[in-house]
Amino acid sequence: MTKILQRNLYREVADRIGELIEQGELSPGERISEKQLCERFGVSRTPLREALKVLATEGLIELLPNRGARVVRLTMKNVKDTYDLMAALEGLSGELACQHISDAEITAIRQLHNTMLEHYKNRDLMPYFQVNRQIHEALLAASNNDVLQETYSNLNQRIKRVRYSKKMTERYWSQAVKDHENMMAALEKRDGKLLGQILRDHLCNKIEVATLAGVIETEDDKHAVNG
Amino acid sequence: MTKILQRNLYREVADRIGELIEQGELSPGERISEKQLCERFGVSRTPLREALKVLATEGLIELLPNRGARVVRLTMKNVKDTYDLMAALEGLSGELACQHISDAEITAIRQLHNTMLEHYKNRDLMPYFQVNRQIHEALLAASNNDVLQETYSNLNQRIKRVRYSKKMTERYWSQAVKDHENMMAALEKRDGKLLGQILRDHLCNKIEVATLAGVIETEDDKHAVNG
DNA sequence: AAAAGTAATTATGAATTCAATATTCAAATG
DNA sequence: CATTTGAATATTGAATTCATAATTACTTTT
Repeated sequence: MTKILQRNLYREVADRIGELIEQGELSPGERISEKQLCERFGVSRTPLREALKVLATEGLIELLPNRGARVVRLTMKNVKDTYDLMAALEGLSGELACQHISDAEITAIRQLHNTMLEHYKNRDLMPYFQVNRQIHEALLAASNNDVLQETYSNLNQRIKRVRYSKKMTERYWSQAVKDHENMMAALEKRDGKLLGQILRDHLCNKIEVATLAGVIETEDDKHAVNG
Repeated sequence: MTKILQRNLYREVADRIGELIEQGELSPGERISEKQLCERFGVSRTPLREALKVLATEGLIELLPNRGARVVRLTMKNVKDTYDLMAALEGLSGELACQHISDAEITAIRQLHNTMLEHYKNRDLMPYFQVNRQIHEALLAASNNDVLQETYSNLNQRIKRVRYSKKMTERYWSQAVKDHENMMAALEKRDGKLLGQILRDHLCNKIEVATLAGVIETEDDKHAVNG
């Protein structure tokens, strides 16, 4: 029995606006015009405003009473806080995954891991990131904790637009790969405590934060408005 | 019943509905009548429906397209998943707190801790819970991570209505107190790794889950509806 | 010309209206 | 008598309308 997927207009609109934010078509700090988006999507203000309220709850935009909505301006601290949190969540996912994961699932992750190593050898950064992400997602899935997955997904949404930066120093990269070697070993031993520890400390997060400095908008940007 | 006539009407309404859920006036699985709530709060359907969408995003209710809203039915698994996640978040809060916390803040927490011990000695369960909660909140505040605090708060909202159960076996309780002794020691040494570990493993969570069996609605409740 | 005050315009907040979908309940069928 | 069908009713989804607050443009004053 396949679940009937709900098609709420407001959900559709919220997703579309989320894409616009992710792709940078709506800039941080930029005021969101209701009328403009209504015309763009061909919907009335009611579902659009509902979408804005949902997006505000999800942390992508902020609503100022009687003064409209704007895209949340990500600060370095905000992004760092989010990464710290996501690292903790990944740690939990590793711990739980070891309790539930099947041999077949481990084999699948091992294969992803090997593929990732290939990309590392060839210094194919984007494919590397791609597979890397798949590994972390596989662990999350294996954690068998829906609330965890949902929470992680929401946090990821918030920072998507600044994630996966193109830069990566050789030193950090090799350390990240070493981390992954240790992760695989812990996973294959089903040592949850250890895997959790590795994932929480996984340098990947700090790397990304470190390379983000140039991507994050600073306070004195053109759209800056004090709240 | 005071009428609502404030700005950010939808937020006000969402909070009020949240209270109704927490207090059990709206039962899990019960269908939420828009008209009824509109009359109760003295608002039109527009802000009420916005509130429902926000509450759905926050995970307190669920929306079925064209079939209205209903209070989320908490399952044992769902609650356990949430507790696991909150334990991980508390672990992170402990780790971060050790990096930022001032001597004065530690002293304040030490005092809360001593008060809690008094309540334990006197077997005053509710005051114990109260102070216990304050300690965990103080650590969260000291973590200096807004995203963490917000996320924790949201998860807590979801399970508030089944938390803080009245039962607590002596054995579990004494273990929880021991955990807290170790926590204080780690905190005063500012040993983040250790404090984090203790908080993640803090028996309190498992205790609560264990005592919840009677509180959680089961599948065959009167309001049960298949999805 | 700059500042301040005021009218005009625009955008937002909320109620109402209209349309689409689900639910109810009685009649019909086997 | 149980089940199904379909009209009547109720509820939800979305657009429109009305009200209110904010912004802009335009005077007026110094």
